[in-house]
Amino acid sequence: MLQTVSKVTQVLDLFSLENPEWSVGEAARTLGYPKSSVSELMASLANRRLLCRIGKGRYRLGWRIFELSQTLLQTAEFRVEARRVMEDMVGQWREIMHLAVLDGVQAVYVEKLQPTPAVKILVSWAGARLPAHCSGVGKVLLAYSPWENISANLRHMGMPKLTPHTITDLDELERELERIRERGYGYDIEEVSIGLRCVAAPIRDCEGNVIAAISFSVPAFRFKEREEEFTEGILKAAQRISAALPKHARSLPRELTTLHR
Amino acid sequence: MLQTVSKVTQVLDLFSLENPEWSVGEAARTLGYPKSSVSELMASLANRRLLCRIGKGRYRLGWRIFELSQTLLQTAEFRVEARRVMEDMVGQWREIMHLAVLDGVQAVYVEKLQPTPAVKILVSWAGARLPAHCSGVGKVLLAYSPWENISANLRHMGMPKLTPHTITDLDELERELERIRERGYGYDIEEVSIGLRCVAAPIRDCEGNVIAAISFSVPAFRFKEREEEFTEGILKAAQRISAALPKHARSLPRELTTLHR
DNA sequence: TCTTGCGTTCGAATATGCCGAACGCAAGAC
DNA sequence: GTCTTGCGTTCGGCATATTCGAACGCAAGA
Repeated sequence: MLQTVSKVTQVLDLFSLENPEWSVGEAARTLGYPKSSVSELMASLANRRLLCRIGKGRYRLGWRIFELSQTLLQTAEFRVEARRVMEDMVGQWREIMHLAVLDGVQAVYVEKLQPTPAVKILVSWAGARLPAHCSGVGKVLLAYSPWENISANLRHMGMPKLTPHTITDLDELERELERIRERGYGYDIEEVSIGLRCVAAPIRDCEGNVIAAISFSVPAFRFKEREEEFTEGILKAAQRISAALPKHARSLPRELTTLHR
Repeated sequence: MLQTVSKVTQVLDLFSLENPEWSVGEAARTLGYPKSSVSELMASLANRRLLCRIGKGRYRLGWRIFELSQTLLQTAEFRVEARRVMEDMVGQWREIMHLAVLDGVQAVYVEKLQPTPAVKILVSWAGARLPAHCSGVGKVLLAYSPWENISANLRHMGMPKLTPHTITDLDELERELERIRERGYGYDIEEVSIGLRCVAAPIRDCEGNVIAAISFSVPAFRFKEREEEFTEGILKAAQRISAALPKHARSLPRELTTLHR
């Protein structure tokens, strides 16, 4: 593990929705490095446009980040088709939909579509992260990943309890994932947020590997009324997406080793 | 300039739409570094999820890139309002619209909206780059930037001639930018692509600084017929966006120094 | 089975990033 | 106006993390 790479990511990770701007001093204090080092580091990153300098010693994320992410998205073939179908669906069903991929034990939300008059938001923007063990898409993604890896990672990272319904026991999770594999889809019964239920289904590439998952997120009362319809709907959508994938479509397989440090 | 940061960006920059996957060997040969060094570098980046390992020594861009870019986008306040207005406009006018910001002398396309039955594509995806001196949004952005910087950079980078109408003379460009400032908007008369015209207008923050630009891209024949309408339309849209910006809305000012190496 | 080509591991040489101190600058106190 | 304070940047010697050639292990193909 190269130390500088580690420091680069530590700096990049500082920037968030709450703190989109950082000065050299703040960053140095937060990270616990001497400010001279941080100054050089940030200046270098800005020179390469990974950061953007706004006034003396103040920085934001730079546009090169955005470009890189677009390259990433454009080369994730499954996303294009998924989006087309999901747009259809949202227009018709008027419910929020998400598309997510698995990265470690975190579900990365790649798309978030909602009917035009915004209702309520679960994950407020595509690109957010949620522990995979509690959400619908997350559990579906976990269900089709090697259990040894998952369990090792979860043991290491812990399983935060977001609501009373969140699964926090490894054995129980294993059984839940087994159920998901049997049925071919998964529920989230207010495990992320009270009053919000969800049904999720896997998207498969041409070889049958699960590469992503989509979901409906619906207020609990409405979900109960029309559970079967939502389930059928999401399954059909996932199948349409899977079937429409180009022959050579490949997932962007996730690294399964554990993180250093 | 920290060397490792430079190497990190060199590696990240390898990944493109044409070559979304790289092996250690290919990367090492392309960059001219020993493969052992590149191997360690890429392994480190993958460990921090800036890259994603797909099989022995093969890598893609990692999802952390995507997350970082979402943070960037969400904290660029002008984008949210711009998108709302642009969606309106596209629905009504049924023409392609772009939103771009300036990064150095390149226009980075942050949004691209098109009416539902896709017509023709100029910039195929948000996040693309085009030399600023030839496109409508590009010229508008240049018009409101310090000329000393622009001209120095353009001299250094050159001014590619995309069509016979592309401006490739510095003095002529300076006069064109002057015209744009006088009028308050700019045209692209088939300077990027023959048969495609464009009218662009600047978006200003509360202090009057130009922070972005939007444009209509329209087939030449249709543009000629309704030039004035398009111009008025885009101006009004730009003003609506500017006016709707939150009080504290700030651009993400671009670094104006030249790049090392 | 042998060969070839790949990615990874290893260890010693050294160039590189690190950090404390000094500097320059600007804002605010007195 | 001057002094003080706090900031970011610059500098240079030191120590250590990075580098790179060589050796290794592995898998695919001859």
